[in-house]
Amino acid sequence: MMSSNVCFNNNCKELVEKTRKGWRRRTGEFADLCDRCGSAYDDGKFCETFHLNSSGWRSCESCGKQIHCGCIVSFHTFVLLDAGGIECISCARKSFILTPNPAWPPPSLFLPLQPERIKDVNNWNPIAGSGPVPWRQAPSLFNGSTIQNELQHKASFLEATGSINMLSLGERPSASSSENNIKDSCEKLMNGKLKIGLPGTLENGHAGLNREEPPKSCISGPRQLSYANNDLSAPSFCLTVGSACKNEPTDHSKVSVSVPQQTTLSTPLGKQLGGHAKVDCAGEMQVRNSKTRGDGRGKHHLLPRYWPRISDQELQQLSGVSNSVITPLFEKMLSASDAGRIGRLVLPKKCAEAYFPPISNPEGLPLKMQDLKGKEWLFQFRFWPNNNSRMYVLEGVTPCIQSMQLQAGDIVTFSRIEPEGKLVMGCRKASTITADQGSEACSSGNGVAANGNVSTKSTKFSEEVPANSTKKGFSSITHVAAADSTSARAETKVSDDLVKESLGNNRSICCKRKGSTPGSKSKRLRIDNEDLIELKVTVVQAQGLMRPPSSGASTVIVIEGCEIEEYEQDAPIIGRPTIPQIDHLGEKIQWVQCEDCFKWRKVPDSAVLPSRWICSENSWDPERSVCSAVQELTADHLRDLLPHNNKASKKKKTSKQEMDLVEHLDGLDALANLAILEEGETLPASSQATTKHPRHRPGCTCIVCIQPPSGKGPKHEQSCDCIVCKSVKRRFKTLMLKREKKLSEKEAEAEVACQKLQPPLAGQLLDADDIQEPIEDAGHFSPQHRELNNEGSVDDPSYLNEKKFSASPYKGEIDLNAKPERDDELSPGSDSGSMMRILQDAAEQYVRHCGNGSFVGNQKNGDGAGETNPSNCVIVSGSHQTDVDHNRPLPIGTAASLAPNDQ
DNA sequence: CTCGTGCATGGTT
DNA sequence: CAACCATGCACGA
Repeated sequence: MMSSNVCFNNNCKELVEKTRKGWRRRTGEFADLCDRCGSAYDDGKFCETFHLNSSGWRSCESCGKQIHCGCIVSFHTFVLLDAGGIECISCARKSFILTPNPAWPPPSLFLPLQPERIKDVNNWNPIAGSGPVPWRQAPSLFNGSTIQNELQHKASFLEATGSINMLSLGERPSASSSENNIKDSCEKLMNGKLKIGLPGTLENGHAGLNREEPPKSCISGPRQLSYANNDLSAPSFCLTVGSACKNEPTDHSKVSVSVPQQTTLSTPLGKQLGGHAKVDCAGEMQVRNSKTRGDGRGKHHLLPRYWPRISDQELQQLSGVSNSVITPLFEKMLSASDAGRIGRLVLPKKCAEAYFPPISNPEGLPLKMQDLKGKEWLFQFRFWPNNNSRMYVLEGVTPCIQSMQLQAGDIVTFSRIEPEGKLVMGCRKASTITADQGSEACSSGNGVAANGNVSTKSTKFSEEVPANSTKKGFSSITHVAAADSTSARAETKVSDDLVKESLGNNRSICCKRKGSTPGSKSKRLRIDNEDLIELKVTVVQAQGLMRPPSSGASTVIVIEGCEIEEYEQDAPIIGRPTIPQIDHLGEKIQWVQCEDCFKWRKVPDSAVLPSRWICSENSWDPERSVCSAVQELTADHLRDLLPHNNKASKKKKTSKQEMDLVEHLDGLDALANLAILEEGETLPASSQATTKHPRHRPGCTCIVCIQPPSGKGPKHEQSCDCIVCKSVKRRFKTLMLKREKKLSEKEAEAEVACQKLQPPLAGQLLDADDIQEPIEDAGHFSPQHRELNNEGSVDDPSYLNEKKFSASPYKGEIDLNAKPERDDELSPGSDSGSMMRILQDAAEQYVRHCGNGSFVGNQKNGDGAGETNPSNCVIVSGSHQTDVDHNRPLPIGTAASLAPNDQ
């Protein structure tokens, strides 16, 4: 531009009328050359012609050919070797090292050779699989404009720092150009806390570690130079830990990070995945090659949680292994599945695609990986088709994970050893994350080598999870993440925080992970049995203090088997804990302890007491409205009633309570039994039940898992007002509400289905899958139906069992495989409908007893009833089927509406 | 009956 | 809303 009429070649400056296009400048424009220069450029002899006396000439490591590595013109003609040195593009092709110089702009952008280059890259893909891992993505595929900006940023940056490896190499401003979004990436990196060293990178102008190092060190690892490129989303960066750097001090400073590299989806990857168009964060289009573009995965930024946060110590360790440049690729917190016995480690898709060899066959290919000890492991890197996408997994990792003593929640890191291109797997124990600000944790973690350390830490871990871990070794640490609904989010949040944090300490991440669930995304709360129990107890206790507000309605949600009452309208009243009992007259009462004198007073069951209650408030028994009054309860009696602090006692107490209340099994009974989870006695059972239900883990106390076998467990009388029963009632209300809602929504459809299916249904007892069930169910709630049921089954405990569980091998036992949350997925063989049926029947019966339909109406919404599936709710119970006559006639809509009203 | 495999599901992001 | 991915789970060995 500036010299449209002057040859861009400084050594020429010839005035020309018509210029020829030369290399692409950082501005995006092409250098205008005179004929002579243009020809030289086209012939690939520009540097030989004009830069012979310039610095930057190097020899191809393979053929010895002299290549000018010092200017943009020849940028595309060589490749930086992982081990150092360069190789001319021809040799590089032969050796399949086609990865473009990462640090440099894609040659394609600068030279006419682009096509070739691109071709190479493309070709590389197939090869990549078997060859070196293509982890260094080809230079960015950005278009000129972007590049230019990038370049400029970079250039300036680099120049400022003056220490970046690239610079050291030479003079290639262009190098900077290749990095796109550096800024962006830097930010990310920084955020991601690549404190390690982010070479200071671009953002702050510090070359980070590199700065301190002699330029040559930088040079030692060509790889280092490579940073940049594509989407910076991936915070990978090259650390020069090798010879040059390795001897340096251990802290971050010592590790030289060449540059954060983004891995992105290099061509190969992109291609293979087919995916998304790639526009990197900067919005730059990758122009590199059609394939890449085609695939384009536009958002390829690796999620922050996968950003490698390797400490220098870790790096050192790694470097120690190979004595070379280490490029952290990514890391991943082991999920329960990953650490499980299955031996499959799910790889983040983008990471897999970006750093592992491209694979087109689901079979994948064997991938060698080395641990910090230098031990080699062979995994199968493969993928499964999944939702039009792929799920990448590393199979056969169990031995390795075990050797590293990793468990769910721990982090495995993947790095690459530059010279060899070997993949290295390191690790960090979750338990160390917190404490170790230092790198010890990491080191130990990384260190597989540091088994000792690891074990120590892991020990702690295992202490927490004795049982599980013992057997499974790396079982899914159910305990780890305890109830963290937070953990999952915590993670996310942490990430953000981390991002904000400066790079100081990688460990920060540790904090985040600590106690987090395995799997940053863990959606399911995992909790150890004991913890679960504790938590549950705590919750139960807390709930025991709650009394419904005047508005009454509460929504019960179940979390990990623990029912949590939600009061949406009015805050619940926190009442004083009491001990319910049925007195000799058969009346329900509750015992409450005076806060002043500690004597126990009897109050009506309906009494809602304030958290602080004293004898003077005993308006029900004037005689005992003073502390001086004698306690009615005898010591023995009290002993029996008193809840104990320990779980066992609690169970005892509760069960006793329950037993005291037992009368006969009726509808409420069924409901109550379903909700028995709150009773300690069921806790033990939960484990057992869990074993039958894959979806529930040991310790799961959800209503499904805790359901005791028929005939077992405490029974509740219809009028029982114990906490359990109340919960059940509330749940039932919610259930009804949801059901009603659901029914309404499907009314039309249901009706049609109903008519179609009715005939067959009559003969079927239980078919959870049957579409008609909803209808039936609806009918179930018709007044008549209820009547009928009432007589037929209310008083007959066996009714529920025999009819409702007819499909189950265990009477009264709920199929743990049931998926209450799923409407249409109940499998024919599944007993999933059982619980619903039980609930329904019980509810029905209960309703009859209660004789009021208000509760349904009270439920503001059914969403709160977490565990029950609306649709499932609709499922007709076997009993109903017998009453088909009554039910069937009712249109769903009617039925639905009737249900609530009826009650 | 257990285990491994491959795919499906659905919660999260 | 779609992609991701942790986990479920059917099926075969």
